[in-house]
Amino acid sequence: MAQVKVRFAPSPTGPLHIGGARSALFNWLFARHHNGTMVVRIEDTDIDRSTREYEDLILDSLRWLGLDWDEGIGVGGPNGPYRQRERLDIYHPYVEKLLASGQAYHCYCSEDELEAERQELMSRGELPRYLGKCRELSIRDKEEKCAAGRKPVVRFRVPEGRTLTVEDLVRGRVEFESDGIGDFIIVKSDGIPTYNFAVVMDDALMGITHILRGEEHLSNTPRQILIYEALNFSMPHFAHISLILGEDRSKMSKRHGATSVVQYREQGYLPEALVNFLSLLGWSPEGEEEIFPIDELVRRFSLDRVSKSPAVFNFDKLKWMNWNYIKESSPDRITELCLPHLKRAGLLSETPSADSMSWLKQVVATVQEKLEYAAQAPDVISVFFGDTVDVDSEDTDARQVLALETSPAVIRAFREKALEHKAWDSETVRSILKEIGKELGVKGKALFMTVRVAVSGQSHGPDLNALLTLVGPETVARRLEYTLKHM
RNA sequence: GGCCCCUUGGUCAAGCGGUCAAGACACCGCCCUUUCAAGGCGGUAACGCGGGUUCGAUUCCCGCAGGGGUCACCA
Repeated sequence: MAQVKVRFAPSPTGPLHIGGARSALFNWLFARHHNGTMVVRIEDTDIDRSTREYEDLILDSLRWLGLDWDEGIGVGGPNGPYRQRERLDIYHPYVEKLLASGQAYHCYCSEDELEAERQELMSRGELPRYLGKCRELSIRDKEEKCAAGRKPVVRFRVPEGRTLTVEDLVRGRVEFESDGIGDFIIVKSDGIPTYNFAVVMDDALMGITHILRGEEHLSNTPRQILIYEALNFSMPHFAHISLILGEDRSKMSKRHGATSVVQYREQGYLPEALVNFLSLLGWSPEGEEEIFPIDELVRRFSLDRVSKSPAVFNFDKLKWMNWNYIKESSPDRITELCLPHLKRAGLLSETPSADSMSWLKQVVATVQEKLEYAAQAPDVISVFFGDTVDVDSEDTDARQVLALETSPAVIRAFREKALEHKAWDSETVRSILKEIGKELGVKGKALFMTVRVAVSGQSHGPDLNALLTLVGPETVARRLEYTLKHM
């Protein structure tokens, strides 16, 4: 394939959304697969809603996901600037050109007039659209309107009777009739171009070869094609990716839960997991494996395996995916990941000592294979903390175990042996357990389960030996004593 | 409502005229087990409907239905 150049062009009106992240990912995978160029540009023509904070947040999320870019915001390049609001001078001559050739014209209609027109059309059962009232205004009319203080917008004159064809790389040929499209605005009354115009200008001027974006843009494409033609720009390839849906099958939005990348980051998901998961939403690799490191995704990615049908975002599968990556990660990394959650839960001080950090790493190492995401850490880890533990009243297995005839003796014996031992490691714990079993003639569940429940208050939890080892003899003894008194 | 897109188990999905219709998540059993999990084995569960085309349709065509998107001085 000839040189490939793609772009991700978010609008900084909110954090990076899951859908946006998936678009960015597909563009990135496509670019990397073909050794092409990835550009990131900011579409900030919506002055009221765009902020620099969101821009930073989005860029940050992109970097966190491991999606880098070769040209654009932050890295520069030959086609800058890369914020649309800084490109107004670049757009201007092209607007003039369209105006001069009559392919665009000034429109002075007010909001109210347009609204009235819409209502009128709708009440007659016709489609609401702009009918071209200002198409043929005379110079005098214009001067009058200007004098009256009206600020015009620039509209694109949509030709009649044309069939606009989008050759879409994932959908095939899609046709639209130009008659269904009213003359649309390309420059707002404040002089700032609209999305449909600016996006074409930028894509053309930046030499974008492939436009991969969400399906919500498909019906905008015929308008954009018109502009490409009017300005004699060469047409890029289009590929519209199906939408990501919420559980109720409507376009994923805030009410569906966590929808922004930062939220997943905060919950303690790993970027590789999110990337892997997202890659499988609307694309499928050949073969049966599903877990791929990112460079393997790059190697395998291809547009012709991109699905046409929308996909429901499946939280369970994401969790499963993340669990896979967590259990394969180093305890150091996962400890780091859990830190903020443990601090917030009050299990750890803001500035933990080196000792408690190294202890914590061992704790994390014993439970990390159970974690689906780091925010679960406090729950899973809390049994390692505290001098006393109450038996979970919901846990009938636990109560039954403590009610065993042999249990008090087992607990007492363990407590004594724990206090006698100076050295304390997993070997010690093992031998103590063995001794008790021998001395009291108790084995299996009656032995191990009893100790577990007495020391943790629950009939399930981390590996018993590791639990006892890490909690330490003094605390174990205190917990056992407490249990003895309260059982 | 007009236009456009989509339709295989609960979800993600393979399939690209002939398959007992893959696989994954979730769910349910059993095994293993010093708990839970993991792991192993097994199970429940799908081609929206109606017409064509064809020796043969999940696959191709046409309707219908359902879902979604879009019709802004938002992107």
